[in-house]
Amino acid sequence: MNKKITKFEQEVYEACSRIPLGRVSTYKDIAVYIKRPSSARAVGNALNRNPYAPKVPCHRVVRSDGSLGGFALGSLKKEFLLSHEGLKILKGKIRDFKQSRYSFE
DNA sequence: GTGTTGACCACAG
DNA sequence: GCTGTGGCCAACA
Repeated sequence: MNKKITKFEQEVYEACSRIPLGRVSTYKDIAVYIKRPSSARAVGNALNRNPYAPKVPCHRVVRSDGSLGGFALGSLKKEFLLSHEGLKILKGKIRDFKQSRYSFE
């Protein structure tokens, strides 16, 4: 049952699950949170594999410029889910992204 | 051990 | 505003 993954992935998933509903975070913010400030790409990689698929709200993670970035289940799904959590999507980007963005403590 | 790939980021033009 | 380029890190062949 226990999937053998690296600590890096564990940190990524934990960070995702910390994002409250109605908020979003960025790959960069997660990277910083897990002490890998320059590995935003690796963060995206971990989510793409997503061994914790429905367990973690990975759709709340977007790119640094507020665009949705990618999504294993389809970018449309991501946009739909975010819209349903009270966020506004405008032309494939988060509206008021700066305000909706959540920072880990 | 080496090279490629990827849900990225920042900068230059 | 968009496109191209270099760089970063981890997983995979």
